[in-house]
Amino acid sequence: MSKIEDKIVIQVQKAITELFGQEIDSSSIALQNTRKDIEGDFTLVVFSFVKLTKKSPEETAQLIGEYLKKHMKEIDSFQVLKGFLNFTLHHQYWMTFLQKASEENNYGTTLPDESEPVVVEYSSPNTNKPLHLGHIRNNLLGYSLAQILEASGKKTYKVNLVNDRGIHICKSMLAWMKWGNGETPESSKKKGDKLVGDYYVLFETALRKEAQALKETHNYDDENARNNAPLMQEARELLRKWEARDPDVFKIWKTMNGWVYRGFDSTYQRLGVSFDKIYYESDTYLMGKKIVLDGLEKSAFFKKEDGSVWADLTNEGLDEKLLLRADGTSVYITQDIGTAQLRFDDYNPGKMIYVVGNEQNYHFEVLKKALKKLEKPYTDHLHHLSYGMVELPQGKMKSREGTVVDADDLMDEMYKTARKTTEELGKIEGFSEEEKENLFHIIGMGALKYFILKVDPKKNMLFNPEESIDFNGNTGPFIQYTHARIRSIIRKAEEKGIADKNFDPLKVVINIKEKNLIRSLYNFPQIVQDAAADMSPALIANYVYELAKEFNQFYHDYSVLNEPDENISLFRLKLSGLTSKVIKTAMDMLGIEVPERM
RNA sequence: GGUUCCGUAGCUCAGCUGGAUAGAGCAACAGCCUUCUAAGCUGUGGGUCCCAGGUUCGAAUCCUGGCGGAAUCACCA
Repeated sequence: MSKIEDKIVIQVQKAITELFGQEIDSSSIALQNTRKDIEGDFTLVVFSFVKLTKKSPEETAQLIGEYLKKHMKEIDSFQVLKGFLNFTLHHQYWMTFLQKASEENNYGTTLPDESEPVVVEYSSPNTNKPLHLGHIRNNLLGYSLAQILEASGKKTYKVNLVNDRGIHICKSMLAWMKWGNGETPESSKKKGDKLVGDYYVLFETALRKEAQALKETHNYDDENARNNAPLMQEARELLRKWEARDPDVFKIWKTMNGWVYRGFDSTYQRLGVSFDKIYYESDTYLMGKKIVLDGLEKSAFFKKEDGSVWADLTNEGLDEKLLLRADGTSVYITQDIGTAQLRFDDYNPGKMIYVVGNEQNYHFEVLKKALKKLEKPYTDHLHHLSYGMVELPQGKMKSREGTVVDADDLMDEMYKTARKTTEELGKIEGFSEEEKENLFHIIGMGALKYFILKVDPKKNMLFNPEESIDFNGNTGPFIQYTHARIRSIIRKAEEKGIADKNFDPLKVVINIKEKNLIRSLYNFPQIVQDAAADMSPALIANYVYELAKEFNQFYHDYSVLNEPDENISLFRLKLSGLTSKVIKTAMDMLGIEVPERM
């Protein structure tokens, strides 16, 4: 469906040429939706043309308005107000739009184009800590972004990069070896990621104690004390053994990581996120090493006296960056260089998006510049979706102060709140236990997901665990409820056998609420494109809220099935049906399910 | 200190590729269920859009400089 806005813009261009003898670039034509409190569908801002037309804004607007009305059959009328030119399209135009959009399978979305796929990396957990609220934002953003990109017409692959190697992993392993007595998730009835996380905490606690003692006996500073503590030495030894593929160490590493993955899987499943491929740093860092050494050979990088390898980025306004340690072992960025290459080889993507917190902005700058030094063809394909931190009322989450909001706990809370609220409202008679549980899950997760996704990704956001997430107003359940309401109407229409009957547009007199709804529905495809371009699920969230609000206003003022005029009733049914479809499609892009009843 | 991001109603957030009188939700107060689901709808109050300059016919939006907050500047990840 070609957009009417594009047609108007072309006609405005012609009008200016014919009426005023001036050429104008289409990009300088500001055509926007007319404000709701003013009559009209589209508004042309004419102020910028006044220099060319040498006439007053009002006169210019009047002339262009007359020209367009004459040359475009879709335009019914226009009015000039304070130098703004407001067009109203023909009734028939909107009726046709409603009918056509209703027939589409997935109105608003575009079938994915395989030619230049997009790879979205998100989640990227460490295997020594359970997932918390910060990871939830990451996972929801990543999953939603991938859905949006796919809906906007890009084949999209979701990938995860698991940080499963390094000194931190050795810490939990060491603690478990020393004090675990062979404890397993089965023996302790703990989730695997929680169990391993507990040993990490145990290690850190013991290390702090040792370091404190050293500070007193040897007068070390904090850093020296930590580095010289026997536990730290042992952890390093373990890392050396791991890198040397010591069979015993490797076996424990595999076992413990296996526990963590099973724990993560259950959290991911509950969150409703998934991946097309999982990369492991324990694999990708080898590729990274190789590329860095190749770069060294080609003089893209340089070696210092101690044998360490560096990238000199001082000409790019950055600093020197270590890529390989003197002993040949790799650092964080080494594996990212390798991962980028592997990903490029796997998918040949037009875009590689990294959903990673803004605390790593500098890292991604360095990564891009380093890849540029290597003259990698995919350098410019990298995009960092840098999102803000989730803060608590007391500030950042700190594991030491026990203020970390655990992902599983939070989902439990949401479920309980959803159950309590739903049971109090008492609308679920006739639901089976299974249906009830599913509904509580859908509503609880809907509230949580919407709460997080409605905020602009790049901004820090505040989460107050004391004031539990609302179910009224600008929330997920409000939108879910609107969907359920519409579905209820449609079920009744199906019982009456009128659900698919068409209406006669000529006999429909449209009211303002209906008009607002149609206009909002019309905007949907553009919103999807904007959200994809801006990498912002918040645009979808805010759009679908507006749409739901508009429907509720319409629903309050007018009846669909009890409307005596059958033709108007059928029209409203179509309008409601399309609204429910758009709500479902949009919510799907946010990873939020919508219930048939609630 | 350098760099990047943020600063809009009591609180949480929209609006930011410049356009008409700056919007929602929550909280407060006042209404609306014999009619398709009241998790809804309607109304009232609530603002130096951090400050100061600049660009422009027009600035919450763009530029410069302050102020305030966050992140980062590792041989951690």
